[in-house]
Amino acid sequence: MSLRFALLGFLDTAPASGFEIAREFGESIGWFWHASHSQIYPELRRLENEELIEGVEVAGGPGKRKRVYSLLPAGREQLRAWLEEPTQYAPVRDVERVKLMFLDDAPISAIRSHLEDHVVYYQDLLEAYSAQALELHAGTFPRLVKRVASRTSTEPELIKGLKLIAMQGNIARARTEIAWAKDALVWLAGWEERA
Amino acid sequence: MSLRFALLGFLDTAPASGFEIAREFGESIGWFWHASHSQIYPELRRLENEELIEGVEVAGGPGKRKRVYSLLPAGREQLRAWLEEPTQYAPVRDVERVKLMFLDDAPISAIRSHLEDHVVYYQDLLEAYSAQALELHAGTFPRLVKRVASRTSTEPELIKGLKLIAMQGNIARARTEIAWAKDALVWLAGWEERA
DNA sequence: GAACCCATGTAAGTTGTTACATGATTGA
DNA sequence: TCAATCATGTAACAACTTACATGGGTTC
Repeated sequence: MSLRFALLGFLDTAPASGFEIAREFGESIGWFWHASHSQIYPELRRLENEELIEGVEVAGGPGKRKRVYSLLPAGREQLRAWLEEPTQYAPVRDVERVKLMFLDDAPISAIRSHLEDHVVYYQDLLEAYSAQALELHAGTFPRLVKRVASRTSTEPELIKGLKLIAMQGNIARARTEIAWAKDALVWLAGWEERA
Repeated sequence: MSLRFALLGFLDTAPASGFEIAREFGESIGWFWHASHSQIYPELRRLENEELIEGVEVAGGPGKRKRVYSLLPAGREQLRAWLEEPTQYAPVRDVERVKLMFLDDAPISAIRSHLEDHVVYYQDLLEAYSAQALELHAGTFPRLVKRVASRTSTEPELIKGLKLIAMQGNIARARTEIAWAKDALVWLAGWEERA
């Protein structure tokens, strides 16, 4: 149910084509909500049929047409209602931890390599997040610039602040995962020595 | 793809019926992998058809029959292979952060109440996790006792250690979310004063 | 000529949710 | 008798993934 609202939220900042949206949902926005183009194109059509957004055919790259969608008042209203209602937290599904729980029969090296992968995975994420946070701070983050421009009545500092806070949440989470996995590796090394 | 392995892992500790599994996947194990009975029953049948597990009809509560499943060698082998292969990290889908990103037009009170809900939600989780961690430490956690009993060749300290580490990961994550939301609330209060 | 970016779709399959359906026993 | 616990299922739908499909333009 959330993809449609992520799309409405995205279009609330600036009109965009399915392709542009798909690119961002695989990257920057995708750090909060990932989706692939095969899910996005049909959903945009549905939103258009429900008259929550409006699509217009426009010249794209040389020789191409693209369909640029913008938010309609009905869409803005549905977005607003969804934003303000309490969050439905998704049930936990945590593959790495499940593996760890059952990995006690495996060679220690397998356990270690899982934890090392965990560190690498979150270190990569942390780098990306940190770069984004810097851009947000500097005010050069493209979607931030667009969003500030799109609403004159809302204070830019609030817009920027909320995006920074969201990003700092991701940063904190990544740091926590890294620290956790490193602690676990230390414990594992100690356990190997004793054994 | 992971539910089947979560089930195999669960059955690797001790045989269980669909109902018992469903109960745990809605609670204790569910803190790592949640699933509902309507997903579990058919999946168990599939695993049985593939001869990865074996089900036996047994007397349940008074007047009832239940089907108790146990892991077969082929299932144990598939589990082992899955456990050792690198984790496929699930793409991020984070409703709360998405909401925050787009909430800059909403009344401040709406932002605050989201963050307060976030604190409450993770504080509840933290309490549950902490209680489980204590039980794991004390060695009274039922599934830990069963698992230690089920494998004589693996050191109990490793079994316990890995479960504790997994649980501590959840604890650390919950603490991080709480601290993050509280920081955000402080920032929001400061912002309101300035405005 | 091959590889790559733009641009948009469909189809088949898997996974997960919500609701419906049944029925026996126990305890308040 | 009403609610709760045990016990197992199905059906309809929603969400998501992977692969297939197409085609123009640019760059090396």
